[in-house]
Amino acid sequence: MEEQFGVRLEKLKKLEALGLDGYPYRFERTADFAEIIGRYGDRGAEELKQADAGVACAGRIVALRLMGKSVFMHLFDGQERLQVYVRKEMVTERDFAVVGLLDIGDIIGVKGTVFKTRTGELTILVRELAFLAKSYHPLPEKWHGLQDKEMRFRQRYLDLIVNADTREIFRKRSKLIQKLRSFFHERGYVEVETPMMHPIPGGAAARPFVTHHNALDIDLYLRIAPELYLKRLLVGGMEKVFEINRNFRNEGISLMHNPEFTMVEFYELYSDFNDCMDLVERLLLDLSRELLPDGAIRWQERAIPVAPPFPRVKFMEALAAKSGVAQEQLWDEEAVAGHIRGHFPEEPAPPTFGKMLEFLFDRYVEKTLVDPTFVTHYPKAISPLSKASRADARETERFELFIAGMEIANGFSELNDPLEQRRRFEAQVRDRERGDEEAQRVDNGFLLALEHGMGPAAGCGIGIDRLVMLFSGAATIKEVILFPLLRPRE
RNA sequence: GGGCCGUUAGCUCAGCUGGCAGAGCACCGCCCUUUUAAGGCGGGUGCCGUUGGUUCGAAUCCAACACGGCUCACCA
Repeated sequence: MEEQFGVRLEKLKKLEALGLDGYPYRFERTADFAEIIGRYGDRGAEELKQADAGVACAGRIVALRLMGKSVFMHLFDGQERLQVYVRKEMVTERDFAVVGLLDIGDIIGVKGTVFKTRTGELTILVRELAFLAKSYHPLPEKWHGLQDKEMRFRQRYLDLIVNADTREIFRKRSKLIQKLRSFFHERGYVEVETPMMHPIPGGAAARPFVTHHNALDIDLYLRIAPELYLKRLLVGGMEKVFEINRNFRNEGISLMHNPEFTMVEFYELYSDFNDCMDLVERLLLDLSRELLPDGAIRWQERAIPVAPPFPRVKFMEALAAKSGVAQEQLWDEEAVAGHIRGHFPEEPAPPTFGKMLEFLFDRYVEKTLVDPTFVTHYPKAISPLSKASRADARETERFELFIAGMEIANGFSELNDPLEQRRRFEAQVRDRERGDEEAQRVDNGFLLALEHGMGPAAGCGIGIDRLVMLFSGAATIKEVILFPLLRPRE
């Protein structure tokens, strides 16, 4: 590696000795490779010869074939590859000397004319060559490419240069977020940004990251959810708001979890969780039409059609059906605790009744929800920010959407009764005292907002990374995050 | 955190029951004016993850450690 660096540094010095700037400031392009291919790719060899079309373009050398007085290269511009051909008699002596000092990985610009080789490949016959930047390191090996997962994530730029699949995932991610934005803008939602650093972490069940502000000398928490701030905005009269941003949860890393992840949360006054589920269905349908060629998610050799309306099944009904435990038994804390002791003796007992139900749901139900399914009416004990169900006060008007065994969305009719909200927070504090580290804390600032009156509203959060996984067929969340968290090296 | 697997050249990997460190690509030198996994001739560039142990002798066997991967458990 140091040897490579030295060899290439020598070449740069030789280039400078030829009077070139090793790091020039700009290069005037007339087209990128996609445009050139689009414009000339279908033309015949003779037609191109007649046209004598001049172009100026630039890219990174990804293949280099020196053949004496004739040199072929493939350049890559971040999207497409294009061949260029340097012929000794067609360029200045200096330009040809420059070619001899090039390495795979270097960035150059060329001016020339478009033609087709004997084998019919669209190629640029170079008249003028501009050296633009040196690469001191070799690119990944050309046969096997870059397979080392760690290097793919740590040096994502190499992954992007070498692997078209990776580029495709992130183009898709960009497009998905763009569509998501326009979906909400079209419906009159206002995009907002709320704090990422919270004095009190809230809005979700999770352990936070802690940081410190020096001037104020206070600890702050990286947000685990924007929810409590977005609802303050509802109080302030912003009737429809959404935010696309990062959340941070101090938890493990897995195929589906990265400590920082992107969510869209959206809230709308005067609607309830049924309206919200309708909206989520509409959103997923629109996104699938834009991003999935056949309207179906590809997951583990399976095609999962995105075809609303999605089935809606109540949490306790689903849990009873999959666990074989009668619904009324599931409401009995002793019976549930006994079931867990009997069936999952190896596992640590969940600290609270709510956590026990969640535990069983994760074991029995979650993985079975492959086709898009709304699970509704979560127990109140694990839904401290949701309005109670109109039908059963033990339950709430909350839903989660599952696809491919993954939780994708979580929404509810927002609890707007400040006195009830305070009681719910206090219940959470008791849970915390019983060992539930993810239980929420009392947020008096939020309660003060609710005390000023918040209209009925529904809100929902959707995990963008997981959505991108589904829409791109990625097997792990690391594949859809440009720089996933890894243990630092050295 | 538990279980399984791995670590040999810049990359991808061979290296058997212990006996001189290997291949392809990359790289370096030379030749080559339509090549494309270009080709031809020549060149091996190495702390065999680390530290101990067994042995006349260890890349190879044993132990511990480090790093990485897969997987299970938890959080969206």
